[in-house]
Amino acid sequence: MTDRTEMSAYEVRVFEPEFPLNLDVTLSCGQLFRWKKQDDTWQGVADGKLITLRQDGRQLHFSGCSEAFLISYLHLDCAPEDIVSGFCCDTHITDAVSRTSGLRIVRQDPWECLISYLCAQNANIPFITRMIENLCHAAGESITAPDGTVWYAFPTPDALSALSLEEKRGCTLGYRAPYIHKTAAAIAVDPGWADRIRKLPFEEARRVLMAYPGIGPKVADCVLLFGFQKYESFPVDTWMRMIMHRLYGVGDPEKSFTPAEYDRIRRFAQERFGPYAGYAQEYLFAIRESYANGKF
DNA sequence: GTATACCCTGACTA
DNA sequence: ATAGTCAGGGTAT
Repeated sequence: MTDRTEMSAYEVRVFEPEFPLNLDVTLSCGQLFRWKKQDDTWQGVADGKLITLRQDGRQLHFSGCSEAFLISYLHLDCAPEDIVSGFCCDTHITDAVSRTSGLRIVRQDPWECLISYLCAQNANIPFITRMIENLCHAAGESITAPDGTVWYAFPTPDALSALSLEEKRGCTLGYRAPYIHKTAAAIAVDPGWADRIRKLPFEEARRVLMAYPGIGPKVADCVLLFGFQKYESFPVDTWMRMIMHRLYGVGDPEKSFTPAEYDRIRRFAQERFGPYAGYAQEYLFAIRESYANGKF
């Protein structure tokens, strides 16, 4: 703490984003697993750094990163009208948007995103959060906050692939451990993997992702949406199955969830909502409980 | 194309 | 209290 730059990195600054933002909804809607809210301040590690965020009306108080990073990370570099006009097409969506306005799809690091959603298969949000915390603790760089609290960065591909399969199992990954083991090993020796995928058109990028062990349609679609900003991606989980059936009569949640059924639902959504179908998905997902309760 | 068993953990019920 | 059931994606057959 004698280093002045270390201290100034945690200095709290303020800026007013050009476009509206709902920070609470954005950080708690289930797209991210590493942000915690204490009192009115969010803390999390992104880009290898400990960052704090607090929203006060239109102002964003922040420390640990640059303003430019936040504008990119929180997708604050484009107007909400431009996004909404790219998927909004009926009263269901208009209603969902008005109930959760200011929701942003965060630009996640592709590597962290891929491993996180590999953890996410067959798990709920608290469980996923635990698995990722365990991985960070086991293989991530430690970061000491000014108050002495120790945080951990998300492990690099090298650090994660250096962790043995047994150590990974110790992170409560369960049967996901071998998937993560193999995929991390493949990526650690292939630094260009993300740039290649980024340049591919949607369906091809999807096929490439699904070739990694443990990555099926749902995980691939999440990584394309949250890690690669392919906003036409429309991940379908059991919630979206229920919602799409209730709102549009597509698919049948009573029947078994076959790959063909998955494709039917996501293709319907991509055609109906268009190039920002993924944003429609997030808005619907954010108020999923109300559809389950029949309140919509 | 589709059905089924299996992987693992946590939450819930009996 | 402990056993049983179920949810939740991906894979192999």
